[in-house]
Amino acid sequence: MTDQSDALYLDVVVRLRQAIADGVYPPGSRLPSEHVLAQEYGVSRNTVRRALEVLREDGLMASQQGARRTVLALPRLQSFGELRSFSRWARSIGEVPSGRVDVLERRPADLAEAHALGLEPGDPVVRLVRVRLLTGVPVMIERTVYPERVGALFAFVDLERESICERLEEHGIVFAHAEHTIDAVSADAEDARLLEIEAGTALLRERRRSTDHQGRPLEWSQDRYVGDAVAFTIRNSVAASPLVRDRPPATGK
Amino acid sequence: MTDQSDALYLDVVVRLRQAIADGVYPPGSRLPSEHVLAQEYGVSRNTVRRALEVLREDGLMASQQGARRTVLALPRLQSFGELRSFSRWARSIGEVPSGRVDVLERRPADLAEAHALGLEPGDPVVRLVRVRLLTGVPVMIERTVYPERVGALFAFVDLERESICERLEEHGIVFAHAEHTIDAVSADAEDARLLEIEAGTALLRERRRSTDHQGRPLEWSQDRYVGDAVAFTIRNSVAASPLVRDRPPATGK
DNA sequence: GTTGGAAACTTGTAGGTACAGGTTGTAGCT
DNA sequence: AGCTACAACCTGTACCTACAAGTTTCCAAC
Repeated sequence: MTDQSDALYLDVVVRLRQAIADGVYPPGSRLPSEHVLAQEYGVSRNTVRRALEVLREDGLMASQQGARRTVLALPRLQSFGELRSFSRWARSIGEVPSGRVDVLERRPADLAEAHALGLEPGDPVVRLVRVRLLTGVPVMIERTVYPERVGALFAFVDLERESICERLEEHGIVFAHAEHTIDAVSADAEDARLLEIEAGTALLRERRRSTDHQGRPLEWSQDRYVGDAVAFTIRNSVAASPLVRDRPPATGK
Repeated sequence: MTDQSDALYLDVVVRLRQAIADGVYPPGSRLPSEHVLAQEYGVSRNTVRRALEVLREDGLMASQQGARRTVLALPRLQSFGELRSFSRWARSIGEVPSGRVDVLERRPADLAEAHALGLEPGDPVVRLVRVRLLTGVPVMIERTVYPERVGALFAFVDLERESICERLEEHGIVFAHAEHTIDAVSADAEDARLLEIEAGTALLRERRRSTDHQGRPLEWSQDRYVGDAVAFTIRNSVAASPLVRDRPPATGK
């Protein structure tokens, strides 16, 4: 009944998340104390704390010194995987993902691209422009630049149907970190053509730099979503706050 | 030279962050091992790990079992405080914040408001519409609904000049958690009038539900930012991912 | 009934130990 | 030179103890 993961605290995470989803600890209620949970699951208080830390990062839990923890929300079943991969996300909401390649070229990096990918200007990069569709309806334009060592592997990927990042993982390329910048722009003529909408429509722009475990850049992407097709959600708290309000960087193309 | 915080690991966080900012450990380099850092700072390995965990949550650090930690990025100096409070954020980037109250009324909650604030329809709420300005230029419309116990305290706040959330903290109301949903919309006629822009311009919409430590709703807000005035930035990783891509909720006004 | 304060409880911090499992570098062999 | 195998090293997990600091509960005094 417990899961197959080797880490004990992940077991506890799964079981607690399930208990919350099952209504054992509804939102607004208070969890039993760490001491009690430790006894209940047969682990040490440290291990329970480690598990609760994960739930707190997910925004399910509030904690306050001296008082028992409060359940804030019901768990959602998404992961970094779904964030990284349009395909994975699409499938998780029951839609059929696909892609239409508009541009795929190998060319020397310009200044901005070189800077974003940690290369020298002129180094070869692979540029890919794809329109992404949910069950046939265009919802996003993806304009991405990859360093050559990544782009070279595209020979093995069916770009119209497969998930790049899922396939690259099989070749040892792991998208481990990402920095996202989100703002709003109006659709220009090309956006309008590709997304089959009117020019001037509000689009959600996500600029993203992804790296591997060592921080080596793997992609630099500028995605534009149709406004009413997607939204991004973040939970945060005083204790841990990854979301930042910024002046818009002057990287805009 | 160390800071005034009582928690030892926060001391280590501050000193490590400073060391990274000073170029002692530049991005891409590897940190000394936990053991070495522990000796260096005169604390236990546990305490160092606690500190490194904070830096990892900030996206400054990558870690991989067996290998030393990699520095990913230079630290930025923002906090949840700056995210919660427009005023605090504005001051942190050297601008002068102000506000122009458009609507301030006490009225019964409608269905959506009651649901968002955990009240019964008809319960009294306080609605506030403000235009927020940076050094005199309108950049945001804030449409917020507060439960009465919070709105009642507005008598003590100068809404045109002061930060609500800073003042409320003095009365024991702490904005501890928030859930943000971000998407793009076009400016309608009222948006255009208040922000002094053309109708149809792309706006960044942030819908936010803030709660206190116990998860009791404190505000429900729908903010609209001028597209080129702000952007939101998030860093995430396989290990910890607070950002979620969503279908847009059907809460839209 | 209300209020004040002490006691019990709960989370946060700091330290320790031990071992598992991954990575890195070295030394020696082919 | 290149490859392999091993040793050293490093992070991740799990357990333990002790105390600090905050909250809740409850009882006694007013």
